[in-house]
Amino acid sequence: MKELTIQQKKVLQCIKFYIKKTGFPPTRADICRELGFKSPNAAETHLRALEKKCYITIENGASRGINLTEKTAEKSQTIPVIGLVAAGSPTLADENIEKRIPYQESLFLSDFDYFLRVKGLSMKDAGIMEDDLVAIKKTSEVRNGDIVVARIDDEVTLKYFQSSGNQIKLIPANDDFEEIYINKETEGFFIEGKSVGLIREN
Amino acid sequence: MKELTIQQKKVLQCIKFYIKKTGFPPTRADICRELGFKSPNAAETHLRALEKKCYITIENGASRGINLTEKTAEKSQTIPVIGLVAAGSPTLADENIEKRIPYQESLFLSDFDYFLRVKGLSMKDAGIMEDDLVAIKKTSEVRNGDIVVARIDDEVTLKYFQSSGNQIKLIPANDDFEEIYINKETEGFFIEGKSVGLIREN
DNA sequence: ATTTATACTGTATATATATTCAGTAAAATT
DNA sequence: AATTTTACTGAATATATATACAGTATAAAT
Repeated sequence: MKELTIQQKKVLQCIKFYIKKTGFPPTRADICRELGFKSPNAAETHLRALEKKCYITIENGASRGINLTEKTAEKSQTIPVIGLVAAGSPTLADENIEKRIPYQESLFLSDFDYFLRVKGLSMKDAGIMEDDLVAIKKTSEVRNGDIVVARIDDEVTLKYFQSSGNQIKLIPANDDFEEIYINKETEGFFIEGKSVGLIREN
Repeated sequence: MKELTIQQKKVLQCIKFYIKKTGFPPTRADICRELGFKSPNAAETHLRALEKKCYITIENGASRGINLTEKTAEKSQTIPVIGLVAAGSPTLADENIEKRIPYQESLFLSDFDYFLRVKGLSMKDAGIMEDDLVAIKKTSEVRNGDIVVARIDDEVTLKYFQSSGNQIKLIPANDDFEEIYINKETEGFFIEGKSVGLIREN
């Protein structure tokens, strides 16, 4: 899929926003109004560019005949699934994304940024099993009892969070695993986010 | 929400179908073509009736200015959540529906019919906790090892399924609970469906 | 060095589209 | 029994809209 220019991205965003707001696509004039163009032909040429690059299709002759292509509609409504590898931080870089899952608001009570694919059984007693997808909200503001994604250097784990003063305890939900004690200020220690939900695909 | 007539339902379905197919709403003429009307006024009056009954909104003057109202768009893309009450079968009747959850295909590997809100911890060791939502596919074709929704008279439970001959074992995933033995032919015994996924809202 | 793509303004226009008006007729409601 | 709602046909029309044409100018690709 060919890359878009900055202006083309703006136009595409404008179309998505307009559809979300009104339920139907914009006219050339609507796009001009939203983006400050003074000629409908400005919108027209951008639309034809987006069509050529396969981000939209245009039904000729039809009013508001703009249709977001599958790929376009998909990317704006999907959440990446990232593998929880023992070593290495879960980043949203393309090479870490296992797949994408359709998403709507209100799937969980809080919004979230990505799914983490769970490896191992260290949180078994919290009902988190191997291969479950844990919905993670990126934040460092966590409370005692939260299930958090913690990173120590290159090691990433999912554990219960418990802090008192500068001392932090990372507690597994499985007797076969050990608690981890660490100082808040330790170099290379980060709280990446916290769990706000879970999906099991069976 | 006021009830629709048969014709009005047809028109609403036609609008939904058209949007799904093309990405934008139909014109009056489009609706006539789809439903065989010979006058655009037939579509117009139906649209105004749908608007009056709050199934759609119409932006006056705009072409294709039809917008499905929240309730309308919602119902066609949501899955009911049903409470797993100890007594009583989980039916899809309105009074049993706790709420509705947005849905897309491919959320799980298999399609499913409703969510069951789990009460109790009888499936704890399978990672199914209190208040989890288990995605249920309505079927009586289940295999050994499947997690099934079984009904014995008015009692509904979620258990592992194990059969040999006419003998069926319903096995909890928690040592504090007892296995249930039952004969396939027992009056009042049914397999309502099986689990194909799980959502935890935290 | 030449062509192509990007990024617009400005004008014009055929037609796609919403919408009104005039009817007819049956069914449902009051 | 009278009124409203439903369910259309058929014709007319103002306007909303896509789209072509004529320019200008800069950046990128061949």
